[in-house]
Amino acid sequence: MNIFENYLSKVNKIILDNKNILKLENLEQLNNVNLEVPPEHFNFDLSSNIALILAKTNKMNSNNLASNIKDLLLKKVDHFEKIEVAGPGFLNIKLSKEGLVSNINIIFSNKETYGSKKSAETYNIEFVSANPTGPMHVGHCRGAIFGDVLSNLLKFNGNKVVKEYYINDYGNQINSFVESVYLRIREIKFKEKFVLKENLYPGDYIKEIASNIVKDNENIKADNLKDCFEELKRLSLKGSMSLIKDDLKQLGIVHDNFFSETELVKKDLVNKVVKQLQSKNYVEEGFLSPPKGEVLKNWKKIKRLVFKSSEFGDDTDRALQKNDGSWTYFANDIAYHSNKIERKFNNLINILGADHTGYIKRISAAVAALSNKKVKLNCKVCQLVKLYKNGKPFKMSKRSGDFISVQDLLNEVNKDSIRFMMLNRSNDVELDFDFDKVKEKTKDNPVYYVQYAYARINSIFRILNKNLNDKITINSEKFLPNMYEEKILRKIFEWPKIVDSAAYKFEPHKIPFYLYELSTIFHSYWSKGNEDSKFRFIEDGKIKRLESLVFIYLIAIVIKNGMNILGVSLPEKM
RNA sequence: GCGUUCGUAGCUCAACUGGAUAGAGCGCCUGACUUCGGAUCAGGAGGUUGAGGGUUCAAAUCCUUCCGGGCGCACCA
Repeated sequence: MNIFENYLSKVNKIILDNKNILKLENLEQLNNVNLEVPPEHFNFDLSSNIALILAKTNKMNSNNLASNIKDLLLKKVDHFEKIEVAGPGFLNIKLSKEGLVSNINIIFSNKETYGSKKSAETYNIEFVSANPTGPMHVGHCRGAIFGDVLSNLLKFNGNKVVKEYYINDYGNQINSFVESVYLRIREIKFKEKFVLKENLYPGDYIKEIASNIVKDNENIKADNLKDCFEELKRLSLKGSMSLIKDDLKQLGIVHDNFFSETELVKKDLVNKVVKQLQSKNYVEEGFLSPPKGEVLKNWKKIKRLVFKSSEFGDDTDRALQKNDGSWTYFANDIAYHSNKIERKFNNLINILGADHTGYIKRISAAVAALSNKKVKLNCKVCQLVKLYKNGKPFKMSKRSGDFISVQDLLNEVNKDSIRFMMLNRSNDVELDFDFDKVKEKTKDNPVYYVQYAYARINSIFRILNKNLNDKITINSEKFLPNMYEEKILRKIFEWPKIVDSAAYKFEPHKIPFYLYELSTIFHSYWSKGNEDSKFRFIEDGKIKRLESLVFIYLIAIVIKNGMNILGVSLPEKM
């Protein structure tokens, strides 16, 4: 339900039915015609390029065609009250009072679903997937929030979405992590001094994990790492994952499913998927050539199993086995994605950090090979968050333990601000995050601007002893919006279009931008009342024009729907 | 070198899968508070959309060649 789509289909039908009158022979391009929001200064509700598109394919003068279409539409569409031909042949359309009222009533009857679409796709969104070797740092935040909000957005449109976290609990980094915990446990139990070596993790949280393990498992043996490794790995991972889950929870993020890489290996899924690909001839034994542009000292030419990802658009084929014959991270990841496909998701989405851009082609190739190109993997990359401290760039290193954690951030700024701020930028642009600025000048955060608009609306309802669930009826004879209200309506009508395009392009940042603009219109209207009493909503504790309530009610509905998608709270009082 | 991504006002960014006079915020300048909650509003200055070429009624957007920044380029994860 989107007024642009509704009217567009009506217009298209009228054009088809009257093509002889309009002398149109070629209507192939009719689906490229659009109905949009006209630039503000024109003061119209809808705008179409229909004459420009059709004039081209029919070799006609676009202005003449535009004026013929204008006459036709005025006759045939009840809700079109006024149409003007502008520029090279745009049609600007104004809706009648009845048109406006009927569209408003549709919004009131939908309320919390206003703006949504009825799609029914299945999505698997993998995001965060931070290494389970410690708590989350600020850099993880962006992808985490992006993934969460994208999920909300797709759910809002009626899709089935599973939010998934891939636990990379296998491989060398985990071994180092477990060893670090092991040594910290020995430090506690045997007063053995912890000596930091190259591969070990230094952070204090390792001590915490170790002491928790000792506390909960009095009989834990730490005599030699080999004997207790599996047990210790299990406990250490439990410790680090609970740190991560807690961070996520405080950011308002809850995953539906945690998928363990170790389980994948244990269940022998990698062997199975490699055999499957071998049977399709996408995997063979072979030699890889050394990477270009860089001389590698350790390079060995060894025969190994190779995935022919270059057949699916990758730059080169990729190794599935290490020198020692064990599976690569990539091989495991293929098995993981094969599992996702087996779980019957039509759409796979991976949210990645910028440092994994180079990985996209090979994993997409794998998904294409596994699904015979039927399942699409969409990888969205979140660019770096550049941290500033005291106005200077602040470098982080997880290894040295020198990083700003999500906890540090949450101690200073609330969840709502973090979420809004991380989204208030397109994901493929770097984001400046000035830690001190955010701490000090909280008021400058746009999230307050939107929340404040909502709080103001609530204050009006409070004064009038009404609430946002009350039914409001419109008297369409008396319905006469002023210029602020016209602006509000147009913006409100745009909402479904914003949701649609944000969901279609996987660009949730459009939502905060839109909400900010909507709030601007409201604040502007509100302030006009201070200047000119004609524009005040309330006089002597009573509403002046009942219909003015309609517009702020509409704004409240849309802000609420939008903030719900963003996962940002909306206080009624601030 | 290859891949990928970005380049828009002084700064940070928008611009609805090619649309009309390219829009916001911050900063700067001028104004509005015994306030339907000023955490706000009104107005002003600020642009050859990195550069050149091409495609067409129409280009910030598509193609191409340069220039410049980020990220990646292991059998790591």
